[in-house]
Amino acid sequence: MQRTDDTPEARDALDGEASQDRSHSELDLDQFLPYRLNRLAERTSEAMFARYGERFAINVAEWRLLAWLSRGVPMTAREISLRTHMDKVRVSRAVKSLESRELILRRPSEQDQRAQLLVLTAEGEAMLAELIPEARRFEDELLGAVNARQYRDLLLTMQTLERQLDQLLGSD
Amino acid sequence: MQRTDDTPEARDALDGEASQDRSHSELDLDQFLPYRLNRLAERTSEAMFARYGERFAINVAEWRLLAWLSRGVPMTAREISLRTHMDKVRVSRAVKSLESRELILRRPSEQDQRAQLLVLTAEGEAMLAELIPEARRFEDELLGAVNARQYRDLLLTMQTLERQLDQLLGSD
DNA sequence: CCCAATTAGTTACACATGAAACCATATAGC
DNA sequence: GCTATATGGTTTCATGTGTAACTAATTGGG
Repeated sequence: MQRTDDTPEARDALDGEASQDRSHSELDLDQFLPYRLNRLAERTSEAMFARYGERFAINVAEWRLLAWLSRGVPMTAREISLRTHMDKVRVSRAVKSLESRELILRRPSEQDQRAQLLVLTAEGEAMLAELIPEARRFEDELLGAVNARQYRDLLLTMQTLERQLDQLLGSD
Repeated sequence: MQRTDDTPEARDALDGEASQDRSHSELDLDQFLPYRLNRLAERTSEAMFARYGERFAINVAEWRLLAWLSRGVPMTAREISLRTHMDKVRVSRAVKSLESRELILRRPSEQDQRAQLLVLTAEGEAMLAELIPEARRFEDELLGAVNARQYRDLLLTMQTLERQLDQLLGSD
């Protein structure tokens, strides 16, 4: 089941004689990286929020925002948007929701009257103090079947791919 | 910039003296796998559909369905749902949309009057004959910065992670 | 200085998606 | 066989998201 020769180069050769003409109009999704990345990512989020989403009642955008603020550095919505690659609308809505639940608050920026610095409230910090260990626990469980070298290589390759995306998206 | 020692074990030690008490309530999202996976996956889809989404006017669910059908084997919605881990509602809607555009058609199943076998129309096949090479080209560009060994390791690690998710989700 | 072009953030609209309830058919236990 | 339960698929409703248009504040060129 675990084929080891499924490199891009080897892929076309896989099906042997059966698919020589169809190979251009036929695609094995299981070998197609964008699909595999999305399926894995979707399922990972799903598993994580199946556990903690209900208990803490936050969505992915809100979680990301909180996590960035957990570092203790006040940030504007724009900065969050840049660092997470989330659309500014998505960030705006997460801010609104988290503020209404008093997990964060906005302070007007001194330098720019349009911008607002976002910081955690004590409540927000308390919630993160519960949530972050759970998140780490989940990550550890997920990584249970992966050794240190594989993990390092995974992160490195993912970083390489993101840089490549910068290129592809940048040069539109 | 490219740190090599960011394994789960090493991570806590990274920030040195600065964060010894906060480390439990502070999270570096850039080192958090579920976040990294989602960011990479989102950006990959975004890049791909920025190019081809408009031209072919299909969304991710429809693309997955078409790709599965490209193999020439008639499948039911349920089978698509199982193989892609897409919700059956999502599949149902993709079917509806693709059928209305005459890219696929449904044939009643002989064995089960409830089920319908999905197959590509000639039009659907024609579209895939354009779309699939484009998709492959995109994948090749994305993988341009990754060598064969890294690619193989990436797929293997991703497979391992999905198996782990089966475990985690299965044993709820 | 002042006005044009930018920029931080929000709102309105359209679309994608999942949960729950639903319909029609199939199947298992009697 | 007949009924209870399960299953394939659809519809309804609530939520999340991006695009485009918007407001308010900022900046840069004259």
